[in-house]
Amino acid sequence: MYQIFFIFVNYFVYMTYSEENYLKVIYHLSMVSLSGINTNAIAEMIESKASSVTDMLKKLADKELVNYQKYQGVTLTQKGLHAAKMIVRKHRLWEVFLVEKLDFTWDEVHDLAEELEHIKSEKLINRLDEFLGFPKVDPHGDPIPDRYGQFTKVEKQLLSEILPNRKVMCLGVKDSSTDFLKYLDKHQISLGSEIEIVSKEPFDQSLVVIINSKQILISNKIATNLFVKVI
Amino acid sequence: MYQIFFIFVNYFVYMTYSEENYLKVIYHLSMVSLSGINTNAIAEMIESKASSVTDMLKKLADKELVNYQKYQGVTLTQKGLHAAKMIVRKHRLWEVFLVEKLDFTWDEVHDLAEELEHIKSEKLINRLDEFLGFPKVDPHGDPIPDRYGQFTKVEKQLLSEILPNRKVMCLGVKDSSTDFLKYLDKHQISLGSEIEIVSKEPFDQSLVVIINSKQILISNKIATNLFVKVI
DNA sequence: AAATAATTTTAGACAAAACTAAAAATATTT
DNA sequence: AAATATTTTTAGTTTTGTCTAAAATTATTT
Repeated sequence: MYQIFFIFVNYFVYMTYSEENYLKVIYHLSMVSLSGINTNAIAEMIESKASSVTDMLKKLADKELVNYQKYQGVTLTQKGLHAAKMIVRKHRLWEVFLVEKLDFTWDEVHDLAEELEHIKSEKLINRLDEFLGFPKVDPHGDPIPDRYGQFTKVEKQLLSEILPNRKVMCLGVKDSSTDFLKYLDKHQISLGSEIEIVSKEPFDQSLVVIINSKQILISNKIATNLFVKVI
Repeated sequence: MYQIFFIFVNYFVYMTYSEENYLKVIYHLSMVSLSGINTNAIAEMIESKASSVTDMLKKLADKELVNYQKYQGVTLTQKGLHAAKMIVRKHRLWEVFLVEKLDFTWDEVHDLAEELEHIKSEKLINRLDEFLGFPKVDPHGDPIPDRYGQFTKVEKQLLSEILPNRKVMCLGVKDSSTDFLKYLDKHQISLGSEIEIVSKEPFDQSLVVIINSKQILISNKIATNLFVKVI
Protein backbone atom coordinates (compact mmCIF):
# COMPACT_ATOMS: atom_id res chain seq x y z
CA MET A 1 0.00 0.00 0.00
CA TYR A 2 1.28 3.39 -0.89
CA GLN A 3 0.52 6.54 0.91
CA ILE A 4 0.76 9.89 -0.75
CA PHE A 5 1.67 12.87 1.32
CA PHE A 6 0.72 16.27 0.11
CA ILE A 7 3.05 18.81 1.52
CA PHE A 8 1.35 22.13 1.99
CA VAL A 9 3.69 25.03 2.37
CA ASN A 10 1.44 27.27 4.35
CA TYR A 11 2.59 30.69 3.35
CA PHE A 12 -0.18 32.43 5.21
CA VAL A 13 0.99 34.48 8.16
CA TYR A 14 -1.11 37.15 9.75
CA MET A 15 0.76 40.41 9.52
CA THR A 16 -0.05 43.77 10.97
CA TYR A 17 -0.14 46.88 8.82
CA SER A 18 3.23 47.86 10.22
CA GLU A 19 4.86 44.48 9.67
CA GLU A 20 3.70 44.55 6.07
CA ASN A 21 5.26 47.96 5.56
CA TYR A 22 8.60 46.82 6.90
CA LEU A 23 8.55 43.71 4.75
CA LYS A 24 7.80 45.73 1.66
CA VAL A 25 10.62 48.17 2.37
CA ILE A 26 13.08 45.32 2.95
CA TYR A 27 11.95 43.83 -0.34
CA HIS A 28 12.48 47.06 -2.24
CA LEU A 29 15.91 47.55 -0.69
CA SER A 30 16.82 43.95 -1.58
CA MET A 31 16.17 44.75 -5.23
CA VAL A 32 18.99 47.27 -5.14
CA SER A 33 21.71 45.91 -2.87
CA LEU A 34 22.29 42.19 -2.87
CA SER A 35 23.87 42.01 0.58
CA GLY A 36 22.04 42.16 3.90
CA ILE A 37 19.85 45.20 4.36
CA ASN A 38 20.96 47.46 7.19
CA THR A 39 18.89 48.91 9.94
CA ASN A 40 19.48 52.55 9.11
CA ALA A 41 18.46 52.13 5.47
CA ILE A 42 15.15 50.67 6.61
CA ALA A 43 14.68 53.39 9.21
CA GLU A 44 15.18 56.06 6.59
CA MET A 45 12.74 54.51 4.11
CA ILE A 46 10.07 53.96 6.71
CA GLU A 47 10.73 57.32 8.36
CA SER A 48 11.33 55.87 11.80
CA LYS A 49 14.28 55.39 14.12
CA ALA A 50 16.91 52.65 14.06
CA SER A 51 15.79 51.37 17.44
CA SER A 52 12.25 50.89 16.18
CA VAL A 53 13.60 48.97 13.22
CA THR A 54 15.60 46.65 15.46
CA ASP A 55 12.47 45.87 17.46
CA MET A 56 10.52 45.07 14.34
CA LEU A 57 13.29 42.96 12.81
CA LYS A 58 13.21 40.72 15.87
CA LYS A 59 9.49 40.31 15.50
CA LEU A 60 9.76 39.50 11.79
CA ALA A 61 12.54 37.02 12.57
CA ASP A 62 10.30 35.30 15.15
CA LYS A 63 7.70 34.89 12.44
CA GLU A 64 10.39 33.50 10.11
CA LEU A 65 9.84 36.24 7.59
CA VAL A 66 13.44 37.47 7.70
CA ASN A 67 16.87 36.12 8.53
CA TYR A 68 18.25 38.42 11.14
CA GLN A 69 21.55 38.38 12.98
CA LYS A 70 22.46 41.14 15.35
CA TYR A 71 24.55 43.84 13.69
CA GLN A 72 24.51 41.92 10.39
CA GLY A 73 21.39 43.27 8.71
CA VAL A 74 18.51 41.20 7.32
CA THR A 75 17.51 39.23 4.28
CA LEU A 76 14.07 37.93 3.44
CA THR A 77 13.27 34.25 3.93
CA GLN A 78 11.30 32.38 1.25
CA LYS A 79 8.18 33.03 3.26
CA GLY A 80 9.04 36.71 3.70
CA LEU A 81 9.86 37.13 0.02
CA HIS A 82 6.54 35.66 -0.99
CA ALA A 83 4.64 37.83 1.47
CA ALA A 84 6.46 40.94 0.25
CA LYS A 85 5.68 40.10 -3.36
CA MET A 86 2.02 39.72 -2.51
CA ILE A 87 2.00 43.20 -1.01
CA VAL A 88 3.69 44.61 -4.10
CA ARG A 89 1.16 42.73 -6.23
CA LYS A 90 -1.71 44.33 -4.36
CA HIS A 91 -0.16 47.77 -4.47
CA ARG A 92 0.37 47.68 -8.22
CA LEU A 93 -2.97 46.14 -9.08
CA TRP A 94 -4.78 48.79 -7.06
CA GLU A 95 -2.75 51.43 -8.90
CA VAL A 96 -3.90 50.03 -12.22
CA PHE A 97 -7.48 50.06 -10.97
CA LEU A 98 -7.27 53.67 -9.84
CA VAL A 99 -5.77 54.88 -13.11
CA GLU A 100 -7.68 52.71 -15.56
CA LYS A 101 -11.09 52.58 -13.93
CA LEU A 102 -11.30 55.65 -11.73
CA ASP A 103 -9.31 58.05 -13.94
CA PHE A 104 -6.68 59.00 -11.39
CA THR A 105 -3.37 60.33 -12.71
CA TRP A 106 0.07 58.76 -12.21
CA ASP A 107 1.08 61.02 -9.39
CA GLU A 108 -2.10 60.59 -7.36
CA VAL A 109 -2.23 56.84 -6.95
CA HIS A 110 0.77 55.97 -4.81
CA ASP A 111 -0.52 57.05 -1.41
CA LEU A 112 -3.92 55.50 -2.00
CA ALA A 113 -2.32 52.23 -3.05
CA GLU A 114 -0.23 52.34 0.13
CA GLU A 115 -3.50 51.99 2.03
CA LEU A 116 -5.26 49.58 -0.29
CA GLU A 117 -2.32 47.17 -0.36
CA HIS A 118 -3.11 46.17 3.22
CA ILE A 119 -6.60 44.85 2.50
CA LYS A 120 -6.38 41.21 3.44
CA SER A 121 -8.01 39.00 0.83
CA GLU A 122 -6.38 36.75 -1.72
CA LYS A 123 -9.72 36.27 -3.41
CA LEU A 124 -10.32 39.98 -3.76
CA ILE A 125 -6.96 40.66 -5.32
CA ASN A 126 -7.23 37.74 -7.72
CA ARG A 127 -10.69 38.88 -8.79
CA LEU A 128 -9.38 42.42 -9.23
CA ASP A 129 -6.51 41.06 -11.33
CA GLU A 130 -9.03 39.29 -13.56
CA PHE A 131 -11.29 42.36 -13.71
CA LEU A 132 -8.35 44.43 -14.93
CA GLY A 133 -7.42 41.84 -17.56
CA PHE A 134 -4.30 40.48 -15.83
CA PRO A 135 -2.12 43.54 -16.42
CA LYS A 136 1.63 42.90 -16.51
CA VAL A 137 2.77 46.35 -15.41
CA ASP A 138 1.47 49.13 -13.20
CA PRO A 139 0.95 52.74 -14.34
CA HIS A 140 4.62 53.50 -13.61
CA GLY A 141 5.79 50.62 -15.78
CA ASP A 142 6.76 48.39 -12.86
CA PRO A 143 5.97 44.69 -13.22
CA ILE A 144 3.04 43.14 -11.33
CA PRO A 145 3.78 39.75 -9.71
CA ASP A 146 1.19 37.08 -10.54
CA ARG A 147 -0.60 35.12 -7.79
CA TYR A 148 2.43 32.88 -7.42
CA GLY A 149 4.79 35.82 -7.08
CA GLN A 150 6.27 35.56 -10.54
CA PHE A 151 6.70 38.43 -12.91
CA THR A 152 8.39 38.95 -16.22
CA LYS A 153 11.12 41.52 -16.24
CA VAL A 154 10.56 44.28 -18.74
CA GLU A 155 13.70 45.04 -20.75
CA LYS A 156 13.88 48.75 -20.56
CA GLN A 157 16.44 51.46 -21.32
CA LEU A 158 16.68 55.04 -20.23
CA LEU A 159 15.58 57.57 -22.83
CA SER A 160 18.98 59.22 -22.42
CA GLU A 161 20.68 56.10 -23.78
CA ILE A 162 18.76 56.10 -27.05
CA LEU A 163 20.38 57.38 -30.25
CA PRO A 164 18.66 59.92 -32.52
CA ASN A 165 16.34 58.78 -35.28
CA ARG A 166 14.88 55.97 -33.17
CA LYS A 167 11.31 55.63 -32.12
CA VAL A 168 10.61 54.39 -28.59
CA MET A 169 7.65 53.54 -26.42
CA CYS A 170 7.44 54.86 -22.88
CA LEU A 171 7.57 52.00 -20.37
CA GLY A 172 7.93 53.65 -17.00
CA VAL A 173 9.74 56.07 -14.79
CA LYS A 174 12.86 55.75 -12.69
CA ASP A 175 12.06 58.62 -10.38
CA SER A 176 8.41 58.71 -9.39
CA SER A 177 8.41 62.02 -7.54
CA THR A 178 5.26 64.07 -7.78
CA ASP A 179 7.01 66.85 -9.69
CA PHE A 180 8.30 64.49 -12.32
CA LEU A 181 4.96 62.74 -12.77
CA LYS A 182 3.26 66.11 -13.07
CA TYR A 183 5.76 67.13 -15.73
CA LEU A 184 4.88 64.00 -17.69
CA ASP A 185 1.17 64.62 -17.32
CA LYS A 186 1.59 68.17 -18.53
CA HIS A 187 3.31 66.96 -21.69
CA GLN A 188 0.82 64.13 -22.06
CA ILE A 189 3.44 61.46 -21.70
CA SER A 190 2.03 58.25 -20.23
CA LEU A 191 2.67 54.52 -20.38
CA GLY A 192 2.68 53.46 -24.00
CA SER A 193 3.30 56.94 -25.39
CA GLU A 194 5.46 56.93 -28.50
CA ILE A 195 8.46 59.21 -28.61
CA GLU A 196 10.60 59.89 -31.65
CA ILE A 197 14.12 61.15 -30.99
CA VAL A 198 14.96 63.83 -33.54
CA SER A 199 18.35 65.03 -32.33
CA LYS A 200 20.64 65.29 -29.35
CA GLU A 201 22.51 68.43 -28.32
CA PRO A 202 26.13 67.40 -27.66
CA PHE A 203 26.74 70.16 -25.12
CA ASP A 204 24.01 69.39 -22.54
CA GLN A 205 22.64 66.10 -23.88
CA SER A 206 19.18 67.60 -24.25
CA LEU A 207 16.92 65.93 -26.79
CA VAL A 208 14.58 67.22 -29.43
CA VAL A 209 11.75 64.72 -29.63
CA ILE A 210 8.33 64.36 -31.19
CA ILE A 211 5.53 63.40 -28.84
CA ASN A 212 1.91 63.32 -29.94
CA SER A 213 2.97 64.94 -33.24
CA LYS A 214 4.46 67.88 -31.36
CA GLN A 215 8.15 68.67 -31.29
CA ILE A 216 9.45 69.45 -27.81
CA LEU A 217 12.78 69.78 -26.04
CA ILE A 218 13.61 67.37 -23.25
CA SER A 219 16.44 68.01 -20.79
CA ASN A 220 18.94 65.31 -19.93
CA LYS A 221 17.56 65.19 -16.42
CA ILE A 222 14.16 64.17 -17.75
CA ALA A 223 15.70 61.72 -20.22
CA THR A 224 17.63 59.91 -17.49
CA ASN A 225 14.43 59.27 -15.57
CA LEU A 226 12.26 57.83 -18.30
CA PHE A 227 12.35 54.15 -19.18
CA VAL A 228 11.64 53.30 -22.80
CA LYS A 229 11.89 50.47 -25.31
CA VAL A 230 12.94 50.92 -28.94
CA ILE A 231 10.12 50.02 -31.30
CA MET B 1 -17.81 98.40 2.02
CA TYR B 2 -19.22 94.99 2.64
CA GLN B 3 -17.30 91.99 3.68
CA ILE B 4 -18.46 88.53 2.94
CA PHE B 5 -17.56 85.78 5.33
CA PHE B 6 -17.53 82.26 4.10
CA ILE B 7 -18.14 79.92 6.93
CA PHE B 8 -16.46 76.61 6.38
CA VAL B 9 -17.76 73.82 8.52
CA ASN B 10 -14.70 71.70 8.54
CA TYR B 11 -16.09 68.25 8.96
CA PHE B 12 -12.75 66.58 8.47
CA VAL B 13 -11.46 64.86 11.57
CA TYR B 14 -8.76 62.26 11.49
CA MET B 15 -10.14 59.07 12.95
CA THR B 16 -8.43 55.83 13.72
CA TYR B 17 -9.77 52.53 12.44
CA SER B 18 -11.15 51.82 15.88
CA GLU B 19 -12.82 55.19 16.31
CA GLU B 20 -14.52 54.74 12.97
CA ASN B 21 -15.87 51.37 14.02
CA TYR B 22 -17.34 52.76 17.21
CA LEU B 23 -18.92 55.66 15.36
CA LYS B 24 -20.49 53.34 12.84
CA VAL B 25 -21.92 51.10 15.55
CA ILE B 26 -23.37 54.08 17.43
CA TYR B 27 -24.92 55.22 14.17
CA HIS B 28 -26.53 51.85 13.50
CA LEU B 29 -27.84 51.66 17.05
CA SER B 30 -29.26 55.20 16.72
CA MET B 31 -31.32 54.03 13.77
CA VAL B 32 -33.18 51.66 16.06
CA SER B 33 -33.54 53.33 19.44
CA LEU B 34 -34.09 57.06 19.49
CA SER B 35 -32.79 57.63 23.02
CA GLY B 36 -29.16 57.71 24.09
CA ILE B 37 -27.17 54.63 23.16
CA ASN B 38 -25.88 52.72 26.16
CA THR B 39 -22.43 51.41 26.79
CA ASN B 40 -23.32 47.75 26.97
CA ALA B 41 -25.17 47.79 23.67
CA ILE B 42 -22.08 49.18 21.99
CA ALA B 43 -19.80 46.70 23.73
CA GLU B 44 -21.93 43.83 22.50
CA MET B 45 -22.01 45.04 18.90
CA ILE B 46 -18.30 45.71 18.79
CA GLU B 47 -17.49 42.54 20.72
CA SER B 48 -15.55 44.31 23.41
CA LYS B 49 -15.99 45.12 27.08
CA ALA B 50 -17.99 47.96 28.63
CA SER B 51 -14.86 49.48 30.10
CA SER B 52 -13.25 49.70 26.68
CA VAL B 53 -16.35 51.41 25.38
CA THR B 54 -16.26 54.01 28.15
CA ASP B 55 -12.65 54.82 27.26
CA MET B 56 -13.53 55.26 23.63
CA LEU B 57 -16.63 57.35 24.32
CA LYS B 58 -14.50 59.84 26.19
CA LYS B 59 -12.13 60.04 23.28
CA LEU B 60 -14.95 60.52 20.79
CA ALA B 61 -16.47 63.19 23.04
CA ASP B 62 -13.11 65.03 23.14
CA LYS B 63 -13.21 65.10 19.35
CA GLU B 64 -16.78 66.38 19.47
CA LEU B 65 -18.09 63.40 17.56
CA VAL B 66 -20.52 62.34 20.30
CA ASN B 67 -22.42 63.93 23.17
CA TYR B 68 -21.45 61.94 26.17
CA GLN B 69 -22.50 62.31 29.79
CA LYS B 70 -21.38 59.79 32.36
CA TYR B 71 -23.95 57.06 32.94
CA GLN B 72 -26.32 58.67 30.41
CA GLY B 73 -25.27 57.04 27.17
CA VAL B 74 -24.26 58.82 23.95
CA THR B 75 -25.76 60.46 20.90
CA LEU B 76 -23.94 61.54 17.76
CA THR B 77 -23.16 65.20 17.20
CA GLN B 78 -23.71 66.74 13.75
CA LYS B 79 -20.06 66.14 13.04
CA GLY B 80 -20.26 62.57 14.30
CA LEU B 81 -23.40 61.84 12.33
CA HIS B 82 -21.80 63.06 9.15
CA ALA B 83 -18.65 61.06 9.75
CA ALA B 84 -20.69 57.93 10.45
CA LYS B 85 -22.71 58.39 7.29
CA MET B 86 -19.52 58.70 5.27
CA ILE B 87 -18.32 55.38 6.65
CA VAL B 88 -21.65 53.76 5.79
CA ARG B 89 -21.41 55.32 2.34
CA LYS B 90 -17.99 53.80 1.81
CA HIS B 91 -19.05 50.42 3.14
CA ARG B 92 -22.05 50.18 0.85
CA LEU B 93 -20.33 51.51 -2.26
CA TRP B 94 -17.53 48.98 -1.85
CA GLU B 95 -20.16 46.26 -1.48
CA VAL B 96 -21.71 47.29 -4.77
CA PHE B 97 -18.28 47.24 -6.38
CA LEU B 98 -17.51 43.77 -5.08
CA VAL B 99 -20.82 42.31 -6.24
CA GLU B 100 -21.24 44.15 -9.53
CA LYS B 101 -17.69 44.31 -10.77
CA LEU B 102 -15.87 41.45 -9.08
CA ASP B 103 -18.73 38.93 -9.02
CA PHE B 104 -18.79 38.34 -5.28
CA THR B 105 -22.01 37.02 -3.78
CA TRP B 106 -24.17 38.76 -1.17
CA ASP B 107 -22.85 36.82 1.75
CA GLU B 108 -19.17 37.32 0.92
CA VAL B 109 -18.96 41.07 0.78
CA HIS B 110 -19.63 42.26 4.30
CA ASP B 111 -16.28 41.45 5.91
CA LEU B 112 -14.33 42.81 2.97
CA ALA B 113 -16.33 46.02 3.03
CA GLU B 114 -15.60 46.30 6.77
CA GLU B 115 -11.95 46.69 5.79
CA LEU B 116 -12.40 48.80 2.68
CA GLU B 117 -14.65 51.30 4.46
CA HIS B 118 -11.62 52.60 6.34
CA ILE B 119 -9.68 53.71 3.26
CA LYS B 120 -9.30 57.44 3.73
CA SER B 121 -10.07 59.33 0.53
CA GLU B 122 -13.10 61.39 -0.34
CA LYS B 123 -11.92 61.59 -3.90
CA LEU B 124 -11.59 57.83 -4.23
CA ILE B 125 -15.05 57.15 -2.91
CA ASN B 126 -16.66 59.82 -5.08
CA ARG B 127 -14.91 58.44 -8.14
CA LEU B 128 -16.01 54.93 -7.21
CA ASP B 129 -19.57 56.20 -6.82
CA GLU B 130 -19.41 57.64 -10.32
CA PHE B 131 -17.79 54.49 -11.73
CA LEU B 132 -20.65 52.43 -10.33
CA GLY B 133 -23.25 54.80 -11.79
CA PHE B 134 -24.30 56.42 -8.51
CA PRO B 135 -26.16 53.42 -7.10
CA LYS B 136 -28.92 54.20 -4.61
CA VAL B 137 -28.83 50.92 -2.69
CA ASP B 138 -26.25 48.32 -1.78
CA PRO B 139 -26.55 44.59 -2.61
CA HIS B 140 -28.63 44.05 0.54
CA GLY B 141 -31.08 46.78 -0.45
CA ASP B 142 -29.83 49.30 2.08
CA PRO B 143 -29.65 52.91 0.93
CA ILE B 144 -26.30 54.51 0.07
CA PRO B 145 -25.82 58.05 1.41
CA ASP B 146 -24.63 60.52 -1.21
CA ARG B 147 -21.52 62.67 -0.73
CA TYR B 148 -23.51 65.06 1.45
CA GLY B 149 -24.84 62.26 3.61
CA GLN B 150 -28.32 62.25 2.18
CA PHE B 151 -30.17 59.18 1.08
CA THR B 152 -33.68 58.43 -0.05
CA LYS B 153 -35.55 55.97 2.06
CA VAL B 154 -36.76 52.98 0.12
CA GLU B 155 -40.38 52.16 0.89
CA LYS B 156 -40.24 48.48 1.47
CA GLN B 157 -42.47 45.82 2.94
CA LEU B 158 -41.77 42.37 4.22
CA LEU B 159 -42.67 39.57 1.82
CA SER B 160 -44.79 38.08 4.62
CA GLU B 161 -47.07 41.14 4.50
CA ILE B 162 -47.92 40.76 0.83
CA LEU B 163 -51.24 39.22 -0.23
CA PRO B 164 -51.46 36.43 -2.79
CA ASN B 165 -51.71 37.21 -6.49
CA ARG B 166 -49.35 40.16 -6.22
CA LYS B 167 -46.06 40.47 -7.99
CA VAL B 168 -43.15 42.01 -6.05
CA MET B 169 -39.55 42.95 -6.59
CA CYS B 170 -36.90 41.96 -4.10
CA LEU B 171 -35.39 45.05 -2.44
CA GLY B 172 -33.29 43.73 0.38
CA VAL B 173 -32.95 41.59 3.45
CA LYS B 174 -33.77 42.22 7.08
CA ASP B 175 -31.47 39.55 8.44
CA SER B 176 -28.15 39.43 6.63
CA SER B 177 -26.75 36.30 8.24
CA THR B 178 -24.57 34.13 6.08
CA ASP B 179 -27.05 31.25 6.20
CA PHE B 180 -29.88 33.40 4.98
CA LEU B 181 -27.87 34.97 2.19
CA LYS B 182 -26.71 31.53 1.11
CA TYR B 183 -30.31 30.33 1.04
CA LEU B 184 -31.16 33.24 -1.27
CA ASP B 185 -28.19 32.54 -3.51
CA LYS B 186 -29.19 28.89 -3.76
CA HIS B 187 -32.66 29.86 -4.95
CA GLN B 188 -31.21 32.55 -7.21
CA ILE B 189 -32.97 35.34 -5.39
CA SER B 190 -31.08 38.62 -5.62
CA LEU B 191 -31.78 42.35 -5.61
CA GLY B 192 -34.31 43.08 -8.30
CA SER B 193 -35.58 39.49 -8.56
CA GLU B 194 -39.28 39.30 -9.31
CA ILE B 195 -41.43 37.13 -7.10
CA GLU B 196 -45.05 36.23 -7.76
CA ILE B 197 -47.06 35.20 -4.72
CA VAL B 198 -49.33 32.32 -5.73
CA SER B 199 -50.90 31.36 -2.42
CA LYS B 200 -50.49 31.46 1.32
CA GLU B 201 -51.02 28.50 3.65
CA PRO B 202 -53.24 29.73 6.54
CA PHE B 203 -51.82 27.24 9.02
CA ASP B 204 -48.10 28.12 8.92
CA GLN B 205 -48.15 31.22 6.72
CA SER B 206 -45.85 29.58 4.20
CA LEU B 207 -46.00 30.93 0.66
CA VAL B 208 -46.11 29.31 -2.73
CA VAL B 209 -44.28 31.67 -5.06
CA ILE B 210 -42.92 31.75 -8.57
CA ILE B 211 -39.31 32.82 -8.91
CA ASN B 212 -37.46 32.64 -12.21
CA SER B 213 -40.45 30.79 -13.69
CA LYS B 214 -40.10 28.09 -11.04
CA GLN B 215 -42.68 27.44 -8.37
CA ILE B 216 -41.20 27.06 -4.89
CA LEU B 217 -42.38 27.00 -1.28
CA ILE B 218 -41.15 29.71 1.04
CA SER B 219 -41.45 29.40 4.82
CA ASN B 220 -42.80 32.25 6.93
CA LYS B 221 -39.38 32.66 8.51
CA ILE B 222 -37.88 33.42 5.11
CA ALA B 223 -40.78 35.69 4.16
CA THR B 224 -40.37 37.80 7.29
CA ASN B 225 -36.76 38.51 6.41
CA LEU B 226 -37.13 39.61 2.82
CA PHE B 227 -37.95 43.20 1.91
CA VAL B 228 -39.96 43.67 -1.26
CA LYS B 229 -41.99 46.25 -3.19
CA VAL B 230 -45.22 45.52 -5.03
CA ILE B 231 -44.82 46.06 -8.76
C1' DA C 1 46.73 48.92 16.61
C1' DA C 2 44.76 52.64 18.99
C1' DA C 3 41.52 56.31 18.52
C1' DT C 4 37.56 58.00 16.58
C1' DA C 5 33.32 57.68 14.09
C1' DA C 6 29.28 55.47 12.69
C1' DT C 7 25.92 52.02 13.27
C1' DT C 8 23.14 49.03 15.89
C1' DT C 9 21.18 47.32 20.02
C1' DT C 10 19.42 47.58 24.72
C1' DA C 11 16.84 49.60 28.36
C1' DG C 12 13.31 52.18 29.78
C1' DA C 13 9.28 55.25 28.69
C1' DC C 14 5.00 56.53 26.32
C1' DA C 15 0.47 56.47 23.71
C1' DA C 16 -3.40 53.78 21.83
C1' DA C 17 -6.62 50.37 22.54
C1' DA C 18 -7.73 46.67 24.67
C1' DC C 19 -8.44 43.96 29.16
C1' DT C 20 -9.75 42.53 34.51
C1' DA C 21 -11.36 43.63 38.87
C1' DA C 22 -13.18 46.80 42.01
C1' DA C 23 -15.92 50.92 42.89
C1' DA C 24 -19.69 53.96 41.85
C1' DA C 25 -24.05 55.07 39.97
C1' DT C 26 -28.48 53.80 38.39
C1' DA C 27 -32.46 50.61 38.02
C1' DT C 28 -35.38 47.17 39.84
C1' DT C 29 -37.37 44.42 43.50
C1' DT C 30 -39.24 43.41 47.60
C1' DA D 1 -37.39 53.19 51.18
C1' DA D 2 -34.16 49.67 51.80
C1' DA D 3 -32.02 45.79 49.52
C1' DT D 4 -30.50 43.78 45.51
C1' DA D 5 -29.25 43.63 40.76
C1' DT D 6 -27.53 45.74 36.75
C1' DT D 7 -24.93 48.97 34.36
C1' DT D 8 -21.20 52.01 33.97
C1' DT D 9 -16.97 53.96 35.33
C1' DT D 10 -12.39 54.01 37.40
C1' DA D 11 -7.92 52.17 38.34
C1' DG D 12 -4.41 49.53 37.14
C1' DT D 13 -2.36 46.10 33.44
C1' DT D 14 -1.07 44.39 28.90
C1' DT D 15 0.31 44.55 24.01
C1' DT D 16 1.89 46.89 19.88
C1' DG D 17 4.67 50.08 17.92
C1' DT D 18 6.98 53.93 18.63
C1' DC D 19 10.54 56.95 20.92
C1' DT D 20 15.13 58.81 23.54
C1' DA D 21 19.35 58.06 25.62
C1' DA D 22 22.96 55.13 26.78
C1' DA D 23 25.71 51.02 25.81
C1' DA D 24 27.70 47.81 22.63
C1' DT D 25 29.48 46.59 18.30
C1' DT D 26 31.50 47.35 13.89
C1' DA D 27 33.89 50.40 10.56
C1' DT D 28 37.15 53.91 9.47
C1' DT D 29 41.01 56.91 10.39
C1' DT D 30 45.17 58.32 11.87
